[in-house]
Amino acid sequence: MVTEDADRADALFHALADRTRRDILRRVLAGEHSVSALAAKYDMSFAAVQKHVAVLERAGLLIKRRSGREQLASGDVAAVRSVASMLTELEQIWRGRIARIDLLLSSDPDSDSDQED
Amino acid sequence: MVTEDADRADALFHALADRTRRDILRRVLAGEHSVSALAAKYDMSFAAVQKHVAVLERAGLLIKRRSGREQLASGDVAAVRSVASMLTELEQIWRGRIARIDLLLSSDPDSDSDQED
DNA sequence: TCATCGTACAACCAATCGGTTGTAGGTTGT
DNA sequence: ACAACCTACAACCGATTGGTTGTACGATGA
Repeated sequence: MVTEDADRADALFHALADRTRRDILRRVLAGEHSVSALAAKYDMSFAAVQKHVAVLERAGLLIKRRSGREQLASGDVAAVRSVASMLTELEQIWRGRIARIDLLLSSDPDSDSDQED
Repeated sequence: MVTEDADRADALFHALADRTRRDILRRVLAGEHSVSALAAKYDMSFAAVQKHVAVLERAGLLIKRRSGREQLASGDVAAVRSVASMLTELEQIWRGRIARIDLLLSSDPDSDSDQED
């Protein structure tokens, strides 16, 4: 369970770690686009864009829907939020550190025995 | 300027796209740790951990401070927040799409001329 | 029916990644 | 002075990445 979470986090951050994929994600969050329509926007082969879309899809950031011979892709905002919540978790860890520091500073400065570990 | 932003986003997401680096980041957000102390926590060579720390540092997620012969690393919560704000921007794009859909649904259904490119 | 479009995927390639070992330099304590 | 410690970095290696071209297949429209 912990590994699957890490796998998912790996996939999400990796999918976001490429500017072309981030740009594709922006477009499909703004509205549905076929893979061809997306490919037309970039100075690279159709296959390259199709692979980027597949990476986003595997990470769960993008969902495809068939419409005739086209695949319409749209962004999944829930996945974006799940990444944001991972960052919030990190920030909470930092807050805990600050809280510990504040506690130390506010405790009796003459005390030399209120620490642990 | 747009390229530098993208470079920075690439570096940030790439730094986060590895579970060992995310774990290191959690530790250094919770408090300062020397590179050796960090390396002792993982089942890999010191050099491997040192490289992970360097990746986090280059991305700006981690700051090092010299103390004697040790390098004390601590996480930079501002960088974490900057990543979170990128995700918020993505969510805003999605909100715009929803707003546009709502607008369409609430406009006169008989109208066939209230769209734009 | 058949040419065309939209898509998926395989095979390949250079570059990068995540790991290793080895070397070297600065700091510390005796 | 010197041994031990902490760190940085180079060189190397197998795996993965981001790109290419080529092929194949289902859906569409004349």
